[in-house]
Amino acid sequence: MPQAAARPTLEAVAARAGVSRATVSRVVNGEAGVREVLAVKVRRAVKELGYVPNRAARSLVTRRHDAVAVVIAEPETRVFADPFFGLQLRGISKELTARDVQLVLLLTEGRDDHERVGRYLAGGHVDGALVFSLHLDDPLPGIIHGAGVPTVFGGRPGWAGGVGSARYVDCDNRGGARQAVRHLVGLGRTRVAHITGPPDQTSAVDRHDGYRDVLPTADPDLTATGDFTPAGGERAMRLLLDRRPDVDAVFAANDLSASGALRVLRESGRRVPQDVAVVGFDDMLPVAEQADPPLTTVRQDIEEMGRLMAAMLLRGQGQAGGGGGAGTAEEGDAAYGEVDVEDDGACVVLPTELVRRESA
Amino acid sequence: MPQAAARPTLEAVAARAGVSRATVSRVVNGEAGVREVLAVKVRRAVKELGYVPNRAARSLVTRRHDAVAVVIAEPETRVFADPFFGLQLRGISKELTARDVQLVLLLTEGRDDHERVGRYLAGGHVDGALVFSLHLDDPLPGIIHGAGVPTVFGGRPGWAGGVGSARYVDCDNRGGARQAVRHLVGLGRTRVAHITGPPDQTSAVDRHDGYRDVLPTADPDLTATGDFTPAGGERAMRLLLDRRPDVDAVFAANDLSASGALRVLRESGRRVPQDVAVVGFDDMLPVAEQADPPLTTVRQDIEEMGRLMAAMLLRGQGQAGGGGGAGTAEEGDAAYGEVDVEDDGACVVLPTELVRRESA
DNA sequence: CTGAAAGCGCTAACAA
DNA sequence: TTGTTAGCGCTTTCAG
Repeated sequence: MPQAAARPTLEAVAARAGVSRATVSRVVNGEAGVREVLAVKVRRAVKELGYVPNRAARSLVTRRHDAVAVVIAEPETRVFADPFFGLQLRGISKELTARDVQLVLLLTEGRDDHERVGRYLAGGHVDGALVFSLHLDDPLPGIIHGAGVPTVFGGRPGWAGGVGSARYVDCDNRGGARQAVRHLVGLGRTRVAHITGPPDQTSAVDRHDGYRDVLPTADPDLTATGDFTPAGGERAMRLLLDRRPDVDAVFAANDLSASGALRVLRESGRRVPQDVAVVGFDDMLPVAEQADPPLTTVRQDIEEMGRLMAAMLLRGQGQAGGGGGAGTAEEGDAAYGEVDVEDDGACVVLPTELVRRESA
Repeated sequence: MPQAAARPTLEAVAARAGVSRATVSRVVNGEAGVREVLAVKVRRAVKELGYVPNRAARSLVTRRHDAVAVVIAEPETRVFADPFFGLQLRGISKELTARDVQLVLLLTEGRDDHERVGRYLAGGHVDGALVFSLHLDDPLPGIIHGAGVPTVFGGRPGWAGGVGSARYVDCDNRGGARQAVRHLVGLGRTRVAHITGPPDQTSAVDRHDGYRDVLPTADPDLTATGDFTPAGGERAMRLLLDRRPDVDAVFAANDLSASGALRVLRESGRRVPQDVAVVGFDDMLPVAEQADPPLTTVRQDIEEMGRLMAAMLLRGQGQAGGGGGAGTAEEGDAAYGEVDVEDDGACVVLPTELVRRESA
C-alpha cells in the first residue's frame, strides 16, 4: 500500500518547458526574477504533467517541514465530549491550510505517551507545536519546552516551570467571569453561587478568581466544585441547594455544568430565572441555545483562538497576507483584547462578551 | 521559527560506532544480519548522540511517508458536537502511533476544500487516507477515489460511484436497529415510533431500514425525521406526539436525538419507560448515562472502528504484532462481526450490542 | 556479514 | 536573468 505512483519530477517539468531545474524551482516557489515568457512555459508544463513538488526532497534541503504538531493531552476520555477542541482544531486547520502547512495530530493519554510526544517533538519532524494541556500538574509542557521546539499553548499553561517564556493564546477567563458575576449582581441578586471547573485547570482557576474579584466576601458555602461536565454541575448544584437553599443566582464555570445545574434547579421546583438566575461560560451553541431556558453566558471565540495560535506559531515566516500592524495582528474584523508581550514571545488574551438569553 | 537545530546524522553515528552508514541503517531499521557486537555499539552511539532518523531523507529514498491523512468532511459546524469523531480519532491515533505513522488531519468545509483535499491526496504526500464523509451526495469520496490513494472510509460511503471497490469500516447499523426495535416489541409495545437521522447519511438510512425490517407495516406517521441533534429529536418527538398521541415506544436513531425526545416526553407529562419506552443508538456515555432516565441504547465500539480503519489501511506493510488469523484479524479480544470481503478490499462491519438501562 | 557508492528530488550558491 | 553544480540524510544494490 505504501508506494505512491511515480510522479513527475522537477527534471521532467524542466525538460518539457525547455528550461533548467533551477528555473522551474523558482517559478514553482514564486520567486521573482524569471522572465514571464519562461514562467508561462513552466506553468504550462507543470499543469500538463500534473507536477506536485515532493515535500520530502524539499524538506531535506530547506530543513523545514511545513508541518506543525497539534498535541492534545487529555488523560480522560472526556476530551471530545465538549466541542471545544473541535472548534479550536477548526481554527488551527484553517490557518495552517492557508499557509500550506500540514497539521500532524498527536493525541496522548497517560504518562508514557508524554515521553513519546517529547521524543517526537525533539526529533525535529515538525516546525513547531500547538499544545493543549490544561492540567496544572501536567509534565508535558515542561517536556515540550525542553524539546526546543517553537510552541504555542492553547490556554495559559499552569506549569511551575516558568510561564515567563511560554507563548499562549487564551480568552480572558477572569474578566469574563467578572462580567458574568457583575451581571448577576446588577440583576439585584445577593446570593450568587459559583460552580467551579476542575481546580487543576487554569481556565477554571481564572474564572473562580473572577468571581472572587467581584464578590470577595462571598460565603464559601456558595462555591461548589464542578468538573466542566453536566453531571458535575448537577452534583454541585445539589450541594449548593443543600447548603444554601436561599441561593438566587449561579455562575457556572462553563455551559455544560450550567446545563446540569439547570436540570437540578428545575427538579427542585425552582424557576429560572425568576427564582434563580444562571449564567454559563463558553457560549457553546448546541448547549447554550438548547438549554432550558436558553443560557445567558460568556462568549469566547474558540475558533479564533485556534487561528491565532497557528498564526502566532508561524509568525514571520508566512507569506502572510492582509493584516496591517505588527506582531499578531490579523486581517479579521474582530477587535482584539490585551496583547501582553512577555520576554520570549507574546501572549494573546482574547476578550469575552456576555450573551444575554433567558436564564439570567 | 522553522529551522530545527542541527541534529546528528547517520554518518555521525557511524563514525562514533566505528562502522559504516549502511550498518547503522540496518540496525536502526531492525534488519537482521548484523553481528550483535556491532549492533550493540551502534545502539550505544545512537543513544549517546540522541540520534533520530530524518524522515524526509528516508522518505526520499523509500518513497513511503509513514503518514496517513485523516479527512473529516463536514460542512456543518456540528462535527465535533457529538464525541463521535473524537473517539474514532482516538482509535486511529492509537493504531498509527503503534506503527510509528503520522496522522495528518485534513478538515474540510465547503466544496473548494474538497478540491484542495483531492489535490493534496493526489499529490502523494501520504501513504493513504482515512475518510469520513457521511453524506450521500458528497463528491469527496469520488474525488478521493480518483486520486488513486489507498483509502478506507469510516462508515459505509453512500456514493453512487461504485461502492464495490470501496473499503470501509462500519458498525452494523441495520442489525443494531433491529435489536433495538425487537427489544421494544418484546416489551409488549405496539406503537413503536422511529426518529430518524439525516436522510442523507448512510448510517441513518441503515438504521431506518432496520426499523422497517422488524416493523414493515408500521404506520408512516410513526416515523419522524430528525438530524442526530437533541433539538432535532425534540422537534421529531413533538411531531410524533401530535400525530400519534398513543405512541408507546420510540427508537431514536442516536442518543442525542433520544435525549431530545426524552425532554419532550417529560414535558408532555409522560413517564419513561412506563408510558413510553425509549431506545437510542451509539451508547455515547456522557449522553446515555446522564440522560433522565438513563438510556437503553445500542452500543457500537467507535474507538475500535477507528483502530480497524487504520489497521486495514496499513494492512500488510505493518510489522504487525500479535494477531492470529489472516486479513483484518487483530489481537484484541473483541469478537468481530461479519467480514464482508468484496472485490478490491474488505469491509468490516462491527457488531452492536443492546445496553439496557432504565428508559426501556 | 559489512562497506563503498549511487542516487531519491529538490534548493541554493555560484557562474555565466 | 538563467543554468550548473553541489549536496541535504538516508536506503540500497553490489562488491568484498
